[in-house]
Amino acid sequence: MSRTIKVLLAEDQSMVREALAALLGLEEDIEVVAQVARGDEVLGAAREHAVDVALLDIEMPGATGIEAAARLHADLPHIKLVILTTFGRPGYLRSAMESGADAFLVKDAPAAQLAEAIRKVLTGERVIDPTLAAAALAEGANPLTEREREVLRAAADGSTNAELSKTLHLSQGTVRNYLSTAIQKLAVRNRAEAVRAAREKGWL
Amino acid sequence: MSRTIKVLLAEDQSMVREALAALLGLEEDIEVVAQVARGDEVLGAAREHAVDVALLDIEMPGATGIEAAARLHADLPHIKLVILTTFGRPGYLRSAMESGADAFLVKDAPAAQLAEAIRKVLTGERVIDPTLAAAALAEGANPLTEREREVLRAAADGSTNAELSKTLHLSQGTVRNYLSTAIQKLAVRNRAEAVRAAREKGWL
DNA sequence: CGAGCGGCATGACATCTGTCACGCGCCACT
DNA sequence: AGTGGCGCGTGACAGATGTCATGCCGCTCG
Repeated sequence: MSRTIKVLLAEDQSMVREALAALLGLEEDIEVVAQVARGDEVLGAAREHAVDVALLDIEMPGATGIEAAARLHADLPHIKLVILTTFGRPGYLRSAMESGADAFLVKDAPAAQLAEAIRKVLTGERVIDPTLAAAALAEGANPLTEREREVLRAAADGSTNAELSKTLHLSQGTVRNYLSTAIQKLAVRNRAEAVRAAREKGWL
Repeated sequence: MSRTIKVLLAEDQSMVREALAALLGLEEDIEVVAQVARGDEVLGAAREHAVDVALLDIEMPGATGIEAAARLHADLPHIKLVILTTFGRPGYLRSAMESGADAFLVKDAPAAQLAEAIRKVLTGERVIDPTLAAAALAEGANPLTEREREVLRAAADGSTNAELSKTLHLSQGTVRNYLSTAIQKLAVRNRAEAVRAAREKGWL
């Protein structure tokens, strides 16, 4: 079979998106058949275009690439999923895999790996940076409960306890308790460090 | 004159860098003659390669694209400078212009603008997003003193006052005073918000 | 069914943070 | 020579934050 590989490209920064399209355009056997700039446009575009592989950025408006991957995996399971991201956060890798991703690439890997990964996933192979995989396994699963994550996310912009208690409909004491347990689980010493730590791990 | 335009490309994420090179490679009159991944490699590469235009990302290890622009502007003033960045922060635009940049593009602008900007700067034209320019003028200059910026930068990762006082060789009271004035100048209510606000403006 | 966990809450306590008033020295500008 | 901005510091105070003990409810798992 030497049909061309049909790729859907999802990435919010147009310049990067079109540059990636140009890059893939150089490959004889690859054709970019659709481009979208938002996570919530992925599924629709995939339905319209007979796509073999979806190349998804994580950080996108509308829905993250990981959420988009989960939906594609559920609705159009024959499409192979390649996650492409700026941040090699172990937690991202973990959740990408749980969402059915076939490959996980970071943007500072050599460009040649992109086309290579696209070809490999079509043969059923999985493509993951071994260093990242090791990191993801080493750090273990996300220890934070759903509520703790929620509070951390809400606290990320510098809101005070009083504001958090209003937006989350909790008492101030409860907010402080959640933050306190999160701080302990992450082995840091205040909410700001907790937010940073959780972000870096991809646990936010 | 129909010599090809020789471009130096500085961007730390290889996949993006090579994709941009592919994109520019599609243009008949443009040739990417050098690629670097760090800000501190820009000057050396520019010296070796007879470059017409330097295309510089801001966020890079070694030195920011803005610092690299300043050095190029001082040492090789005939080279035109195009800043390309993810973040359309008004403060970035301002300091880019002060460093001698000829064009300022954000990565979510259409890809076509890139080649266009490269051609325009060579005719002596300046290329700036009008919306961004307006924002930069509207917000005024950075109100923070050098020390306030220093303390904010150091506080950005969630360090406590005690830690800040050690790393900055100041008393705890002084650290708090600087943070307090920064918080007031930025019209926010705590250090975390101050860090966010300063980042968003490009004042960090 | 009992144990344990997660969600939610309270109250008390120690510490951290942000503000304010004030002082000193240095430098630049008028 | 005086004024004002900035760097740096102190001390005092109010309010925010983090910790701990403790309790209740509902769910799940052995």
